Amino acid sequence: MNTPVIIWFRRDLRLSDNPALAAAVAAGAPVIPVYIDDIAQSPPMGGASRWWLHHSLVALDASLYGNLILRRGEPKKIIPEIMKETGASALYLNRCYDGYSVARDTEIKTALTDAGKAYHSFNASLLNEPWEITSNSGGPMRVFTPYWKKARARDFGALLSAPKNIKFHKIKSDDLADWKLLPIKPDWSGGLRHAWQPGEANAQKLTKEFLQDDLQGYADGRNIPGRDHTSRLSPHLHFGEISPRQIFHAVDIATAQNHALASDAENFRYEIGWREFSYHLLFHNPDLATKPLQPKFAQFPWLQNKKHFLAWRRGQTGFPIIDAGMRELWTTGYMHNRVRMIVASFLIKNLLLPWQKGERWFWDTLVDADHANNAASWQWVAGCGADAAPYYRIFNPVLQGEKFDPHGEYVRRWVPELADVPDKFIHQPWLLPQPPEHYPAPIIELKTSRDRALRAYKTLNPGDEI
DNA sequence: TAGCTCGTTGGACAA
DNA sequence: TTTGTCCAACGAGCT
Repeated sequence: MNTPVIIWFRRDLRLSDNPALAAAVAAGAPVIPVYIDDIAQSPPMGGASRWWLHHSLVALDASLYGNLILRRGEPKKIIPEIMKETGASALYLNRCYDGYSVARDTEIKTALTDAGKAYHSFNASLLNEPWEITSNSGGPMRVFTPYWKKARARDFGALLSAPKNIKFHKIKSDDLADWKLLPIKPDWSGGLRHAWQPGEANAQKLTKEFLQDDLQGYADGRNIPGRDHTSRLSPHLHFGEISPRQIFHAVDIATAQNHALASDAENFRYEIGWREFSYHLLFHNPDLATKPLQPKFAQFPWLQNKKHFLAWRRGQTGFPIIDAGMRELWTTGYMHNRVRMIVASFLIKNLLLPWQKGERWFWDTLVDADHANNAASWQWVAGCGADAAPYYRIFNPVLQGEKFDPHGEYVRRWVPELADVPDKFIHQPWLLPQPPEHYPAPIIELKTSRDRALRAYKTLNPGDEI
């Protein structure tokens, strides 16, 4: 059998622990590695993600010795075209779990099967398939803790090493530069270049460094945005430059060598667990990014306020921790997790703007923009998601700042106008006798906006007095 | 089955 | 300054 086979890369831009690639190579036929810029992808990839994708594809192509084939268009047309062109007999791929991708892949599977071609799909992105974890009655789960208890107890299996001596079948490829994934006019990617090094090798290196230097003390350190104590693996995980199984194995090795790390390690695994849970929710609720899981939220009295929304996006709200976070996002394509919750709570509860607007902004600006994580997390903060976070849980940006950034390290880094403000006023500079000239006054009053949010949330429960 | 327990990340206020 | 208590929906998940 010498007809080639196609391996279609999507969210699995790596060679190691890649089941579809391993199976394709094991089939013994020449391999055609393909990446398709899917012009019908919905929602389309955001700007920061496109920047990352460009560099990740460069890295993948290099590790394939320049044999990665790039095509742009609709996969349901391109895959059959390549099969016709090359006589390829089979398609290998790793699964995606968002609504658009599931529908697209199902259509392709049916078409190929009807045409007598083979379709082989695998799991490369998750510890568990979203349908493998069910409640005792067999349905999807909607509360994290029992979900993770079940998911965590399963055996994730051994890792696959990167295939060696791959035989390639070479065909014509697009030029990556023609895809224009990188911003040119203006080139806003300087901060991204400074902050990130996409690619499988860098994902491995970052994991190693994190486990060596930052796993100890992670449980507390991860909440301090001024300190570099998070793994920063999220974009690598999103693009599949590393698998959660690889991360789990690496963590297991680190804790076996040093038992003192056990509790920090479990805390870190927990975060991977949230990613798994988000995929579980998205798979069972394809509209997760737009439609509140709790139907009563369709009635919620959201406001419209273009000025507020603009101030939030630009980091000009007058609340230092919010502005620091939004500027970190704009500059680096990333925001510290603790700060993500604070800025989201502020948009939703203090400004009363619809959570979907924040979700879309994050989608566009994050290098780790992930359909499942992003949608599930915004719904969680809004309180319309799967779990029952009490509506009266409203983050106070001043108190959060004082608690998690007591010396304003994080604020000073991202809001230079406040660099010289003493610690005591760093989270409420408006109390200074002479507030900094070039920093805006607060766009909203905290107490009144909090009360307004409580009243708005109470309208969802008609039994309660307002 | 019906009842019980529990829920990632907090804030306001009183003592 | 710190610590404790209240807030108190409601539905998932378990027994």
